[in-house]
Amino acid sequence: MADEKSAAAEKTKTLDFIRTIIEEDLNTGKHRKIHTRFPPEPNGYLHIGHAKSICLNFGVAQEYGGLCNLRYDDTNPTKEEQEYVDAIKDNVRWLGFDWKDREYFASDYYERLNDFAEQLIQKGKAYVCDLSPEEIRSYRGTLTESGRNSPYRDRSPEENLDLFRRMRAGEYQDGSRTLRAKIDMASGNLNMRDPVIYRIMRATHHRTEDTWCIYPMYDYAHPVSDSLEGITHSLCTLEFEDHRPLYDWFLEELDIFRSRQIEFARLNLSYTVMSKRKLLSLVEKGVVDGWDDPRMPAISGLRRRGYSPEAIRDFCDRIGLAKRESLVDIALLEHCLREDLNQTSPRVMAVLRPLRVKITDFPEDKIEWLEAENNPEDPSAGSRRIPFTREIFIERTDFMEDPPKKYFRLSPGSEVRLKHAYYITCTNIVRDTETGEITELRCTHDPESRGGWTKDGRRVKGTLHWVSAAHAVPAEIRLYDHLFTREDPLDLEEGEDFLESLNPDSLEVLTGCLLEPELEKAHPFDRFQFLRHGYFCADKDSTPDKPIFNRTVTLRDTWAKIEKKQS
RNA sequence: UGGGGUGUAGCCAAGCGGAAAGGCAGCGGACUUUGGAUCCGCUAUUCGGAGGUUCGAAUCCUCCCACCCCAGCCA
Repeated sequence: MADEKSAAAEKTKTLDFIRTIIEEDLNTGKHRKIHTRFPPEPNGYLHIGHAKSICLNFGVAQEYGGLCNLRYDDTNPTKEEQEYVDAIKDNVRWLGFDWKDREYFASDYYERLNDFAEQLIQKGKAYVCDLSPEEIRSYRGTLTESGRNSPYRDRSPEENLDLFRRMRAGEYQDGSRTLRAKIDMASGNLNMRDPVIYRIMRATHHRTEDTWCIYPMYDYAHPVSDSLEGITHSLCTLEFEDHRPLYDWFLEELDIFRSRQIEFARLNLSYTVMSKRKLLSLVEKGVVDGWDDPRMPAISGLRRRGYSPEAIRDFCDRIGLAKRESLVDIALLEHCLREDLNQTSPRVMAVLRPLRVKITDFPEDKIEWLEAENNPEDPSAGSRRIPFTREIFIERTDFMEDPPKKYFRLSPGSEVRLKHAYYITCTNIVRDTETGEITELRCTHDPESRGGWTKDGRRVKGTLHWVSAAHAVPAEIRLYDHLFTREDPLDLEEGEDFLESLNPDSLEVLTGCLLEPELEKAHPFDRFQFLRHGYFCADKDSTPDKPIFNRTVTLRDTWAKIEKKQS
């Protein structure tokens, strides 16, 4: 019986293709310990697509008792900045991963990379080429036509070595010469048509400053860096598949530790975009507030929105890993979020669109402190006391003068429960004499229903949240929705720009919202469930004087579904 | 006749010759002091298509189709 059960559990546990390879390598003894790396280029902020890679690389290392390095791929000084390396570090740490002292930079290897380049030259496997960028392009050929050999291809190793050293010494103009690998100009794989491995570029590097005027290319620096660090499995995205033969070529020619590159499909999420360039354009065009705008899929944006690292990690575990291009439904991310937040967020009451209610039969000056549980999912979260008074506010949408079928909130003559408090019945509607707008409700309460139930077992289906008028804390609340209206914003019609499907309602700012007094103590990034609304997070700019909350995600709302069907 | 990949439900994704896991979404229902949570059901006679091999194919072979990536001195 127990065996059957564990066998069944075993059966459901399936490995993705990368873990399958890793287990094989461990089982066959190819590697005794696995070693991975997360290799961001410090030229922008991390987003949830990077989180997939981070969780994979660090996760796999953890699972198999190996190590994962944090390595910055900083081979292009014109694009990289210290600010990004700091932000990346913070994000990875926030996600919950630790690289200990193994923080590396490709730029740490510049000297060694240079030595290896000289080795290639000496072996006759690399040469200095004097072709201009335009000429290189034209010599490269096209997708269907093979390329032509550079006229400088057959220089002697001695001449190449001398030229290369002079490149390093700064004797030549930027862009005037390159060091190229000598491979095969007729290869069907363009990456193998004598790729450039060093270029002359006078730019101040964020770490090495001005000590170099030649910089290695990614295709060369990456495999060598991996090899030097003893990376066993170098995991990257699909677009590098064509580069693998070149990756292998360098390690083979240099005869150094053979890291293995394995490619997987990058993450795409519905209703958003993921490329650094496109996200940057949203920031630059002022469509969003910055990289940490709560609508951005950037790690810092998700954090400000109220996402927990646990939810993001769970999501990364659940999306799977494969080689096919996919577009993951953002509903899965939201599901993971709700699942975590449901367990961990203290419940609290907040009225977003207030409607005044007077309990006419409740004593004028009485303040009754009622017990309220903090989290029904977690008894250890304890309880708090909330004040109940004659005048309270409820949600405007929780009252309807002429309710449709199945509406079990407040309406004239109906009885509802105020969460943690009393049953009330609406007896009167007060209107603005000019506009006819409902300005206030008059209700009576059942003193026997204190706490929210009665001994007679009477069924009261509707439960409303509320806040005491005298104690309410005013706040600004920001409601966020998907950034784009189209599932795949990049699935464009002819001549269309991806910005055309921006969701005009991705942000709604509510002011004059009223919170229960407990919330005055909230610190930036604190997370709560606002009862019946959703999960909210104190904004980074929130202060006790001016509380601001961001809606992380709504609660699932079956009433909204019913309403939709009815209309 | 350029090269490299990928095609299993609305979205992800297992499966590796013995006869379609799981998750999300959706739809029913139970329960409920959040129309939340939880629970319990239902949802691919079929695996891009057509042939073939086999007692038996999503899995092997052949051909075809569709989609993605590559012509930076970016990563």
